[in-house]
Amino acid sequence: MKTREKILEASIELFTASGYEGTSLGAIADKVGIKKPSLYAHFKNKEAIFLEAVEIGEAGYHDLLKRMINEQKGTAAHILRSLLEEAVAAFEEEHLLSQFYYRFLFFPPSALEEKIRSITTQGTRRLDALLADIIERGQEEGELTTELTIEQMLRSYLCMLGGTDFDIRYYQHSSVDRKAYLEMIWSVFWRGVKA
Amino acid sequence: MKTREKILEASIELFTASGYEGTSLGAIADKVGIKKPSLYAHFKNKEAIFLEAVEIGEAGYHDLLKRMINEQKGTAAHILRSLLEEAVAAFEEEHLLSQFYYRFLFFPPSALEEKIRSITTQGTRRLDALLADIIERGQEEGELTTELTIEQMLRSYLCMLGGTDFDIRYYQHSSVDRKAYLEMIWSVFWRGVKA
DNA sequence: GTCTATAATCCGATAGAC
DNA sequence: GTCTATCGGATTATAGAC
Repeated sequence: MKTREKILEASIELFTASGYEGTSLGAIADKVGIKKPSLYAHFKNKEAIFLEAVEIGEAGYHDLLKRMINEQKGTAAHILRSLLEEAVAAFEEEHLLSQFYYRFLFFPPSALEEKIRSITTQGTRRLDALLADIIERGQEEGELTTELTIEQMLRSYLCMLGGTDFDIRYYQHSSVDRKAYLEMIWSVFWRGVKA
Repeated sequence: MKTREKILEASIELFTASGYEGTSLGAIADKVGIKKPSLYAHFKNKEAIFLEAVEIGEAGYHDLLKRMINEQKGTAAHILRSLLEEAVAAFEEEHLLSQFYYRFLFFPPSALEEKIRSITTQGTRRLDALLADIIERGQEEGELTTELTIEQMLRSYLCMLGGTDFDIRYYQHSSVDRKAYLEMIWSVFWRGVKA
């Protein structure tokens, strides 16, 4: 791996763990195995490293979700349910990306707030469209109720995804708890959307 | 207001906006209107200021929610619905407390992670108990389904609250959007739990 | 591209006068 | 309790040799 990529990889890990202000260039250089001034041969300054890390993190996170969505086959119920489980598992196993993504989406360094937001807003809409298709098909095939609109179910599903991520961080679930937790959440959602 | 309280108030604002490492004692002193060394007459060090701010933030946030829960009257449906709306409104109006609370619950300065968690875990369970009571009554009075357990509905409700907070930050809803958004989320949840 | 050396600044914290 | 003065250290960033 090229030094430049190593720098970005190390940066994502350190920024995730310690935040923007809590991560020093010295710590990044140490993790890469070079000296601090060598960083400036690859990036203009700390801000440039961080913003490029944000771009990579955003792309990586949305690719991960997109791949998950596209891999699912079967009924809408099965797809939505599997996706919930996989997404939640990813919060833990591949949690570096999602931690990085959400940390700086919600709590960006104040000076870079606008720049970050302009990077992240693009990928979101495409994911929404993929999910909306799945829900629409579920409705057409009589699995999902027609008493609700596609958008109502889409928003609720996304709310469930976000809330699950939220709760897992909040309550620090073990993997046993998590399985039971997902079952509980899903059962109410499914009761709410099934035909 | 005593200097000590001013320091804590200024600290909560600054820590919320800029994080632990991103907030300097100089900035806190400036906001209070004193010089930096004067802080040490009231607190041992930066860490002590922060940890006391966390205690105050935790207590304030949970008191806010508790007051909201206790103020609600009527059917379980009405209580749960109103609480959702009020809690979401509080995320915006009184958002300083909730921002502070969640920032450091989810992304604490690594060195203080355990200390913070020991402060915040206590208040949570009491709120869960209050909500469980409301749900139980709703079930007894035939409003809520008996096909689901109280815990299933409680977890789903909390997931909805968390997910809503999540989405509002994520999508940066305007107040018009928010009203329609809540209506959509609620309609699915209610379909999921009603008798 | 990587290094040593160093500049310039900011930080948390202390000493000591009032 | 508040201040001025200051220490010791860490930080971002640059200069310049190899």
